[in-house]
Amino acid sequence: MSSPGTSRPARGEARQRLLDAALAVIRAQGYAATSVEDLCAAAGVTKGAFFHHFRSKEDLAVAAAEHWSALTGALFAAAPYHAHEDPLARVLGYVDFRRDLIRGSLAEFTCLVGTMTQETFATAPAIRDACAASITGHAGTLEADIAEAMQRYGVRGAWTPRSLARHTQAVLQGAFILAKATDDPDAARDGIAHLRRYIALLFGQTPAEETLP
Amino acid sequence: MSSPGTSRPARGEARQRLLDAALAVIRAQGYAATSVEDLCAAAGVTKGAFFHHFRSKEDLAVAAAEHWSALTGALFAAAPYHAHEDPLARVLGYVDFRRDLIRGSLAEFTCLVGTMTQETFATAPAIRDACAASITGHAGTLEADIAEAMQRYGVRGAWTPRSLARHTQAVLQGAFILAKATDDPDAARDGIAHLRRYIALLFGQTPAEETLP
DNA sequence: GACAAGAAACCGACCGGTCGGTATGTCTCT
DNA sequence: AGAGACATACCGACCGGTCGGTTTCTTGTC
Repeated sequence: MSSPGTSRPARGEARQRLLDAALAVIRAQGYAATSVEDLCAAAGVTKGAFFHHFRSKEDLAVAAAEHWSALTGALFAAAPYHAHEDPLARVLGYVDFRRDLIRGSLAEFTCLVGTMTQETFATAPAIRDACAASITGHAGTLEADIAEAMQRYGVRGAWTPRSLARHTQAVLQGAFILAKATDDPDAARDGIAHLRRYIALLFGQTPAEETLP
Repeated sequence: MSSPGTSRPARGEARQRLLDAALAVIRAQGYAATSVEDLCAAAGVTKGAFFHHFRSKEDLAVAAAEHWSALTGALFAAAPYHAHEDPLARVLGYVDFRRDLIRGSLAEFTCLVGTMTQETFATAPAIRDACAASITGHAGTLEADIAEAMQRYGVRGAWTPRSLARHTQAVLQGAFILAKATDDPDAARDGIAHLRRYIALLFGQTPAEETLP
């Protein structure tokens, strides 16, 4: 009973709690609309703790983007799609994995760094760069599989593994915006279905759903 | 010399100037980070004028989204791609037109309502709905051409004209986010190139760039 | 293992400035 | 004269950030 859950957190947890709170609150409200006190209240810590661990609100945003990268990096590194022998199956498995991650509320499954990018790209370069590193770094985990699939399937075109990898992230980000605008997670699933179809077509596959009887 | 440009605007212009300023400032800074006084300064009007024409900051955001819809609606209605006889050429012409609109700074060619959606989807339903109407309304202008192209080219699949039309908007929105994150308009062009390739593949075309010698 | 001493973690009152919004007055046009 | 279109002064709430202080952990010494 040394760590009583929602009441006062144990010593040493404040930084972690603030970062976790930042993911949830900023995804729901946006960066600019989230006050330092909002974060403190959500984390159950005081303002003193906040500015002990972070020099400024902007500093926290950068740390939150890095925290996001670490969390999502671990999630995808442990995902089952890596087990496929066929590199194209790994790429399509990634897309399916992203589709299956769409659960719960919009703020729960959408992307922190995509949200923060829109708000800070012109005004807070440090945050923007941290967001860019998160997105491109994650895209980078797809490049090797795409390159290998291109080789195995003898595909070449006016696009590179890097370009396609980054495009997957663009489609996901855009799908999230549509879902937010229409307040409907299915809009995100639709976008991901189109992405999957595109990749299958690029590699000469006919999507299973479209084989006619 | 009754309307001396940057100095005091003529009477009757305040509302229009505020809406135009909102497009520029909110696209650059985001909605929450833009204060009413920022808007007034950019428009060259006083706070009194602002609250004479708009009941609240949120009210202005809704009006700005509608203003955005009207402006972009006129721009696309007058665009040359409608002249093609082939409906697929009209659809691909739309995509090319979007590509050619990428000029100038990021804030100049990216989408107001995509930005505002991210910030307000969970906190300001009125703004979100105005943004959704702008996006889905614009997507709607593509549906008829897509449907006609499907018929002419005998294409059927597990997707509808509406789904593909909305997907084009999602890809564009996502491409803008990538461009903002990497501070590089070419990231947006890359995303649009992938979108064009996807549509071509859906309709059984081999993109010109990929025909091998 | 007792204990002093420093460092790190945390607390919460407080500050100057900014925010969205209001109240009221003035100008202009009909 | 009346109404719409502003302009100006102002308000209370809130914001990011500071600061002096307290508690808790760690470390060195004997």
